Amino acid sequence: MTGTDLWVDRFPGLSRLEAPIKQLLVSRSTLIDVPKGVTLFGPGKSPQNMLFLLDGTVRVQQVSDTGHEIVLYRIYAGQSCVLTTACLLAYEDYSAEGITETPVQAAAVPRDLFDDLISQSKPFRDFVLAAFSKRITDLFQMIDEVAFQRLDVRLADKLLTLADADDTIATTHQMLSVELGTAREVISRQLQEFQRRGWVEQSRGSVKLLNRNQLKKLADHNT
Amino acid sequence: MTGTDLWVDRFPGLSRLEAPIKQLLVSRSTLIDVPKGVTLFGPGKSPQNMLFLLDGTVRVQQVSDTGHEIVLYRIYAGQSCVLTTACLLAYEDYSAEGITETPVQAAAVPRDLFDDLISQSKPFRDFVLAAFSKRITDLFQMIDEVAFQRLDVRLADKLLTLADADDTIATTHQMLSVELGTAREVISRQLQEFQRRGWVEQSRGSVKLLNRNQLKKLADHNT
DNA sequence: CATGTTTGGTGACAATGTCACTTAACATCC
DNA sequence: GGATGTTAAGTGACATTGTCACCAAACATG
Repeated sequence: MTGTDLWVDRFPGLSRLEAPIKQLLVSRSTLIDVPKGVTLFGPGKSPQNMLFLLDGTVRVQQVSDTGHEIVLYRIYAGQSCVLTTACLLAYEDYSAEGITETPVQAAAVPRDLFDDLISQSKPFRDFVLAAFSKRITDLFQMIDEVAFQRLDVRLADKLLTLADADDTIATTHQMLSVELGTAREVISRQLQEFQRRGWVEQSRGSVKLLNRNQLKKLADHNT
Repeated sequence: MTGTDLWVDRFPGLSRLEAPIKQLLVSRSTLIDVPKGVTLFGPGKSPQNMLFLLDGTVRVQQVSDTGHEIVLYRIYAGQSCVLTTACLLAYEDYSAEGITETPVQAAAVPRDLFDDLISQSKPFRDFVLAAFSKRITDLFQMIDEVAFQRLDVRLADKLLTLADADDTIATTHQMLSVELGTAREVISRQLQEFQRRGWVEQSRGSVKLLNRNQLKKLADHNT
């Protein structure tokens, strides 16, 4: 990577970084490539570095002691992972785990560099605090949905979010139930109802959206 | 407040602050007193300062667009409010509101002082980031409970948390339902069941715990 | 093709949420 | 005191969601 192609420039949130800080960040951080399906961090597996995601997505999910699972959020390219930041500083042990959903490229920022950057650069501080802030707001929103939103509404919303350009989702009912923190049978029943209405078409391991408009109407109903 | 009685010394998390930083924090922040029941911040009411709670408690709750409410967490003496921090930096607009549950004394730290402190003092940075971290962990835990924990277990746990030294809670079924993000009728039914078992005694506007052990057994069952 | 595994379907039932009320307790005013 | 209004709590019917114990279909592998 040359001086004219800095990875930091792919981060909208880091655009305001002072030039020397950018250089520092790029020169002292390490680029890593991680295959799909790798657990980046989790209970008993603290990350050694703060991660900036350059490419791919990371799914963060919680495994309950009851055996249930729920997806908390995803980290996309251009975002940093606040959990790695927090773990890095050894503040807490998390019950959540981060798993690569695609092959991932990331910049690993070691702890001492993080300390330097945050003390020297106000834009960097703002970036980090904004990331924490955003996470907390999103979690508020999620609590609201889990507690008060009807499941058909949440499922319609999730289907729209997960669908690709072909309106297709490669997933199982089991995986969808983890997305929403519910049971597989519940997803099966809801999808059957959606299918009965002609909104989706199911086949083993995939769901195809046939009527985005109706799904969107339902998803927006109480948003 | 004199130099030998600094409010910062009441904050365990700020004990490592360098002496000059402590002085700076104390001299440039303002002590404020707020009566009980005041909305410190909320939708359309951004706080002007970062708050350090010296005395009292603040309840942070979310009002859903469906009209439902749920208590997200409380801020106790010795803690800072990460939401005021976030609001202060104007990162986000929150749907949550913070309400004083008792008369509250707090130290208000203006934005420019916050900037100075966080750039100059590593212990201060650690304090702020630890506060954000802790919040996120707690919210993870809360999502887990709302999504997967049985209501009787959650109610038993909440009753134990809210009870004073006399095992009494001055609250209504309505208020308890907001604590857990459920409906009043559901609380009424559960409390009736607890009463039938001889675990609690109800009267208008208050609940008295008669058998902490049994409640604790239920609350711990799946924790 | 035989076999085992993964995925999805089903019915019965329990737990929780919603709605439309009723009843009881308390506060206030005369 | 008693009449009145307000808040708190109780109730039954029903809808939604979660749980359990299965079964059946689709797929993978030898």
